[in-house]
Amino acid sequence: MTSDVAREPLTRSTEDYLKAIYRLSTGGVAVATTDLAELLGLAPASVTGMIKRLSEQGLADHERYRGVKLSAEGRRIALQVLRRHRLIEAYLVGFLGYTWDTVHREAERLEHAVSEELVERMAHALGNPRFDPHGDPIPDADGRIAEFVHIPLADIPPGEVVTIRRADTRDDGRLRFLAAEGLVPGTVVKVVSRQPYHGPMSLEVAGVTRIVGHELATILLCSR
Amino acid sequence: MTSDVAREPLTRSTEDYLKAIYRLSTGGVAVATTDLAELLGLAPASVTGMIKRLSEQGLADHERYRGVKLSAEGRRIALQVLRRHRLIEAYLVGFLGYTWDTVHREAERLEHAVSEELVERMAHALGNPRFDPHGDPIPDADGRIAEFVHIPLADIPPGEVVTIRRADTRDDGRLRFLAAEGLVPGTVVKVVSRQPYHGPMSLEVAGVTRIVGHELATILLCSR
DNA sequence: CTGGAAATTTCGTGTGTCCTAAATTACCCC
DNA sequence: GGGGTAATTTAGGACACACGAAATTTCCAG
Repeated sequence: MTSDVAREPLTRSTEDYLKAIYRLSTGGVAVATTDLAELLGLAPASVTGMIKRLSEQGLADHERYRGVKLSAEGRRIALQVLRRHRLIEAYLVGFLGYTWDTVHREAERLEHAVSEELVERMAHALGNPRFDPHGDPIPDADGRIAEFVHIPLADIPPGEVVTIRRADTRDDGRLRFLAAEGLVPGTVVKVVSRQPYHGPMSLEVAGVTRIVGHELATILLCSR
Repeated sequence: MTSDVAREPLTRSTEDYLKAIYRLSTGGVAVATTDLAELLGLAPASVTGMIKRLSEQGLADHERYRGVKLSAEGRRIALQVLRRHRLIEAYLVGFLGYTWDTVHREAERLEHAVSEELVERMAHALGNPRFDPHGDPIPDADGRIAEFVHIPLADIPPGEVVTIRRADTRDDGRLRFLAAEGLVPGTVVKVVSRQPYHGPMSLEVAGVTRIVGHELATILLCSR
């Protein structure tokens, strides 16, 4: 069960910061103020101030000039927000005709407004999905999240056959393009050839040959 | 069409104030600070301050010591928020298993977060309903709202047959009770008898006799 | 038409979040 | 290992919104 301590409601900003810190702290590394500022679109000075407040609330640990990490509690909340976000995306695509390139913005607004109950109702309506439309894993109600080691398509040598698992971008244009090329999670592709120096690669997708540039091939994460 | 002027986003509070002023200003009458404060659960002093800001933004007209009215623009926004709120309620009841006594709180949170697009998608999924689960009319996308003159059930003389149109409360307990008694919008009831001095009234509902107290009979609005 | 209660506004404050400019610290290179 | 650059924090300020206490205005009752 998720913790049931009566907590005063967190602000929208607080949730955004925690989510952002979670995103940037791969492998328990401390997150740099500047990176956070850039991701959130804020001035570094503002981030410093907010981080101080998060630390005082026990949601993060801040070492001056050294970066922030989430506390256990902060992490719990970040995962809860992530769960909301991804379930909202899945619901909007599944039931309201959104496409994977348009859901992100909407989910970003809603994730701070939906109640726990609504989230669980959406999850139920979807059959408790484990992945969102981009292939990102959805944390369960207790904050457990599946961690996968996926390989960028760009790193797959010719001859191999892999399955696309995630599209690691929220950019509408790129997502639309990928969908149009049929390169979505679940698709099986065979790498035919690969040019050096960040050149394009040639794929076989559902019997059709497709050429993909290096940038997009980096964004597409696969498993064998 | 709704106005398409690029406007900077309004705050949650602003929307709440406009909605509250709209609700209290029946017949174009100026709304009293105190009433607004009570409805919003705020101190009167806070309301005065906010009203000043609304006036400066051109969303309301404030005459010192005399109350507020909405400007045309303010009313447009209030109706837009109302549309969002009521469509959200209808959607949650129609598609996510909410009941009419539980939707209000959820809609209250969501109405400030949903995009125009999501609202219209929900409306479409519902078949562009004209009423929410409580029987309140939903403004259309252009801000037009149907105005009905409904009569409180309590004012219907014995012998008459009327149709329940709205339940004018958001209180969960009362709503649950009414639903359990089968007294929901659309139900046809015959007034059998009525006691004086705010006493109970006796009804015939779907062949069954039911007694309803004066308070609930005031809340239920009907048409003949 | 006046006294006083009720309604309303003003005033001074606090919190949360943001900003820019200036000061400080970390770090890396020669 | 000293200096410069990049990263970070501090300082000072702004805005939106809330509060309580005190001042002001309205308005009714007699």
